[in-house]
Amino acid sequence: MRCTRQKEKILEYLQATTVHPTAEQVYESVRSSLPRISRGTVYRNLEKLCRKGEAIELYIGGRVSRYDARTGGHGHLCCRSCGLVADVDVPFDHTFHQEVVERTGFKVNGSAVQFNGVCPACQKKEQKVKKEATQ
Amino acid sequence: MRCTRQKEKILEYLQATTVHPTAEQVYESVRSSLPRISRGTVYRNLEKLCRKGEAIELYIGGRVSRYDARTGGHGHLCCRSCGLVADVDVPFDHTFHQEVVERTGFKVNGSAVQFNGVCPACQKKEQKVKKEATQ
DNA sequence: CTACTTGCAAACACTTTGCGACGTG
DNA sequence: CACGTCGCAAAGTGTTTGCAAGTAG
Repeated sequence: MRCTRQKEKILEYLQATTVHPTAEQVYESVRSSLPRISRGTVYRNLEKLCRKGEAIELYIGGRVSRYDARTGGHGHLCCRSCGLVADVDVPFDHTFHQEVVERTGFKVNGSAVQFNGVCPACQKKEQKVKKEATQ
Repeated sequence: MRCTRQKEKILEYLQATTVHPTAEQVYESVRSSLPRISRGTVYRNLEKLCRKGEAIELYIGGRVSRYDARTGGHGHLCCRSCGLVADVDVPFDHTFHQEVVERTGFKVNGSAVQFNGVCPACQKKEQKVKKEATQ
């Protein structure tokens, strides 16, 4: 894999942030130092970084993928209302990977524990319009 | 929630299948008994069923959401190459929800353990073009 | 030098939404 | 018979891709 300025900046940003950015957020952020970078380049490089294991793609909370350079064993709490993603420690043994590999033949690159729910702030908002939740 | 023919058929299909269908697959399938149903209706009803807890939306393997009427505690293995989703039993204690609720204030609707990897069939295919994986 | 990578713009794929008609409770 | 739901089509949103020009090794 060739080392370009674009790729460096993207990884640098991913490693520095804790917000589980979307591709769009990565694009906006990297653009401050590389104004002419394009979305295509961001998407292409994110994919390459994930294939190399330098980042992971999180499929949480719907349409948008999020990226994280910390591949350690923590779970993600996702608010289905505002899209907020918070980290949470979970008592999940990630060495369980090996057992899954033996049982299924899959090559396992990573695992993730995800909680879908509603964050405290959005719970308050929903109480005001709770009619919708029971319709 | 009003009970319409469309909604009934969608839930019926979800409960009968084990393939974690995408919205498109639900649409194609329900269309055999309700030929004039539209995608909009499928999407709207899937959302309502999820809000009522009669189905869950799985965010696995990328762009497309998948749906499952079995909300029990099992994990999902997803092939990043062909999109196959397989079930796998996991030693994850789902009563851990309560602890998360207390610690974070989130209202937790469900949790899921996901494994991202490559299925046996795609591993064979990739060996033939493995140059790409190391570029 | 050569082949991978970039920026751009157009194409794609999936999902959501506005509207008038329909049908359930 | 009122109001939620439907079918349709158009619009949105996020992502991928073809191409010519640029650049790392």
